[in-house]
Amino acid sequence: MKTKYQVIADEIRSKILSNEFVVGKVIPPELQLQKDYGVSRHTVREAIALLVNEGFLRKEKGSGTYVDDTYQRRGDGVSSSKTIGVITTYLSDYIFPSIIRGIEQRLRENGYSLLLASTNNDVDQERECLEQMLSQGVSGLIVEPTKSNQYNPNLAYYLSFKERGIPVVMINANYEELSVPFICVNDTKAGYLATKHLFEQGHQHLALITKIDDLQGKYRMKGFIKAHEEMRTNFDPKNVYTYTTETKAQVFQTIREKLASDQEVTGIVCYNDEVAQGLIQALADMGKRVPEDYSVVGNDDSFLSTAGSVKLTTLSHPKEELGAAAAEWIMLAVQQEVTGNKIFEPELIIRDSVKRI
Amino acid sequence: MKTKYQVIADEIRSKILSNEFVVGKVIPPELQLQKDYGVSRHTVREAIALLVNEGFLRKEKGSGTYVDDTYQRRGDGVSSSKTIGVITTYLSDYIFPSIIRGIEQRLRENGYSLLLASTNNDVDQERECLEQMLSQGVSGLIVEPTKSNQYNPNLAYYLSFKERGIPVVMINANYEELSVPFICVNDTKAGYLATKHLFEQGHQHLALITKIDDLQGKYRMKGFIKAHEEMRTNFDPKNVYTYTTETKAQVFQTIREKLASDQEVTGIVCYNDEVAQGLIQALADMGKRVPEDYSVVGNDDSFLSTAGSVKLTTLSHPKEELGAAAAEWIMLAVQQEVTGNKIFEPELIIRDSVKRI
DNA sequence: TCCGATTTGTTCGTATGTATG
DNA sequence: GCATACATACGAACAAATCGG
Repeated sequence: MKTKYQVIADEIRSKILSNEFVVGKVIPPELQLQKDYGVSRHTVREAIALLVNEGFLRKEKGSGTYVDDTYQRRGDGVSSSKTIGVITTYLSDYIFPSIIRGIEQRLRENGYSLLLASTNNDVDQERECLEQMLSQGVSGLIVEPTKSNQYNPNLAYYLSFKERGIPVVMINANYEELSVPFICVNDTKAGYLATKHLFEQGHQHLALITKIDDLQGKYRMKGFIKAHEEMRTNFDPKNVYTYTTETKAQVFQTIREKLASDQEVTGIVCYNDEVAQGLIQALADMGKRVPEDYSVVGNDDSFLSTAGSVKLTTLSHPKEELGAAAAEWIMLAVQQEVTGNKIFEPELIIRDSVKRI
Repeated sequence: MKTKYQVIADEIRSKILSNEFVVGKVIPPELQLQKDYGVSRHTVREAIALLVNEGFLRKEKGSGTYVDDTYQRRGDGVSSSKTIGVITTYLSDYIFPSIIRGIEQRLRENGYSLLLASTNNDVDQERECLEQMLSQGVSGLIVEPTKSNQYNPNLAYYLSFKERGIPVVMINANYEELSVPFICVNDTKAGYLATKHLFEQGHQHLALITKIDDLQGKYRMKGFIKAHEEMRTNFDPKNVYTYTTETKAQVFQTIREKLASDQEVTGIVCYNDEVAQGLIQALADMGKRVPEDYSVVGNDDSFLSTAGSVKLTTLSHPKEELGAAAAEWIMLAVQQEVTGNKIFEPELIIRDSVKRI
C-alpha cells in the first residue's frame, strides 16, 4: 500500500510533468498543500523532501518551493543521450512486435537506444508511460495513440514534450486535437479497397465490423462508406457493427444473432485479421463456412491471415517498414526541424476467404 | 549556527570514520541516541536521514540502522535511474513478445523503465547491445543469451557489468562459462516428456529435430536421450537432425529426404512449435499427414500450436510469467544481493498431433 | 528603512502501524 | 507471542529568511 506522502508526491510529480506546475516557478506553499490534501504539514514536507531528492523540486527558505529546471538534463555528460522512447498500445499482440522490431533495428544501427512502454489501450497507463518518458529524459518519442478516436486527457503531456523541444511522432493514428506529425497507413483506402473487392466479386449486401475507439477504425469505416457511395448503393447502418477495447469480447455474439436473422448479407469487411479470424470461428460454431457461405476480408496482412484454416484475403500493412520510417523520422527530428507526414498505401492481397458470386 | 540534527550527524559521521561505529554493524537505536544527545526522536531521525542520504548509513526496518559498507564508491547519482536493460535474441518472433510483455508490465508497475535491444542471435549485434547498455548506465540487465551453446566472445562485457555492481540475470538459457543467475524452463524435462509421451502412445522409433547453437536445444536433446535410456531403447544418432540459426532453412529438406527412405520412424520430437509446424508443412508437401502418417510433438505452447490446421501436442512455457519473474528478480537485485536460479517445470499439453498406435 | 505577512526550517510531543528476531 | 526497532502520521510552537508595501 502506498503511503500518504508517496501519493502526494506522485500527484505533484504528475503536475510538474504535465506542466501544471511550471518549471522555475513556485508551487503552492506547504500550508496550502496541507489543506488541499487534508494532511498534516509534516506529511506534505515528506512528500516534498522526496521530490527534492529526485531532483524535481528545489526549496528556498522564506521564499517558497520551486520546480527545478535542471531535472531534465541529468547525466548531461551524455546529454545527447540518444535514447528514443516508444509507446504502443500493445506489445505482444498482433502486428505490434513487427513494428517494434522495425523501430529497434533501425535505431540500433544508428547508435540509438529504445526505451519501451505500452498502454494496453488505457489512458491511465498512457499517462504513466508519458511521465516515465519525461522523467527519463528521452530525446525523441514515437507514440501509437491510445483510444485516438476519443477525447484524450493526456494532451497536456504531449504539449510538455513540445515545450521541451522533444520531437514526437505518431504511428498508426494521431490525436486530431494535436498537430503532431504522423506516419500511418491510408486506412480510408484500406476500407475502401476491401469493400470494393467484395462488390467486384458480385456481393451486393455487405456488413462491417469495426473498432470505434481508435481512428483507424473510423477511417476504415469511412472507406467502407465511400465505396458504397461510389457504387451508388445504399448501405444499411444496422449492418455496421462497432466495438471498443472493452466490448470486443461480445461483438461476435451480436453479429451471430444478426446474421442468423438476415439473409441478405453475403460479405463482411473486418477491422483486421484478428477480427476476421474470430468471425470465421464464430461462423463455424453456427455451422457456416467461409468462403462458401460468407465472404470475409481482413486487414493488416498479419501472421493470422495465413495461420488459420482459411487463408484470408486482406490488405497489406508495412509493419517493419513503418517502424523503420518512424525511427528514421525521429532520428532526423532530434537534429533538425522536420515536418510533414508519411502515409503508406495499402494493397489488396487476395487469398481464399472471398468467393465470387 | 549549526542545527542540532547537524551536530548529531557530524558526531555520528565522525564515529563512523574513526571506526567507533564499525562498517556493517548496527549503530545504537533511535531511542538510545535520543537519550544520549538529549533531543527528541524526530531530531535523531533527521540526523540519520542526512547520513543515509550521504550514503553513510542504511536503515533496516525492524532490525536497526547499519553503517553502510558501500559509502566509498559513489558519485553516480544517476545509478538510481531505475532503468532496466533487456536484451533478447528476437523481438517480433514467436514467444518473445509475450516474454517482453511480462517484463515490461511488471517493471512499469514498479516505476522502472525498460531499455530494449535485440541481437538477432548474432554475437556482433550482441556486443553492440551490451555496449549500448553499459554506456546508457542501466541499473540492471535481463539477457537472453545469444548462441548459448557456442563460445561467446562477449564474456568480457558481462564481467564489466559484474565489476560495476550492475546485476545481470539470464533468461531461457545461460552461459555456462559465467556464473550468472538464470531463470528458465527445465528444457531437459521438456524434451524428456515429449519423447516419453510418444513412447507411451506406442511409437517405437523416434526422430528429433533440434537447434544446436543454443543450450535449450542441447538440453531438449538431453531429455530425448534420457527418455530412450529409461525405456532401454537404443536410438539411431542418424535420426537426430540438428540445425543452427544459419542452416534453419535447409533442415526440412534434409529431413524430408531421410524420412522418404526410412520406413521405421513414426514419431518426431521438435525443438519448438515453429519447427513442428514447418515440419507438418514439409510433410504435407510430400503427401504425408499428421497425425495419420507421422506423430509430432512441439514445444513452448506458442500461438503457432493452435493456429495451424493441426493443433499441436506441445509443452507448456510460462512466457509472461517468466518475464515477470525476471523483472522481479532484477528489481530486487538492484537493491540487495540476490542469488539462486528459478526453474519452471514444463507440462505436457495434449492436442491433435500425436496418434496412438 | 522598517514592518508585517508569508514561507520554509527546526524542534518538541504523541500515537499507531509493521517488520524482525 | 513478545519485545524491539524503524515507519508513518498528526499536532503544535517558534525561528529564520524573503518580499511587498
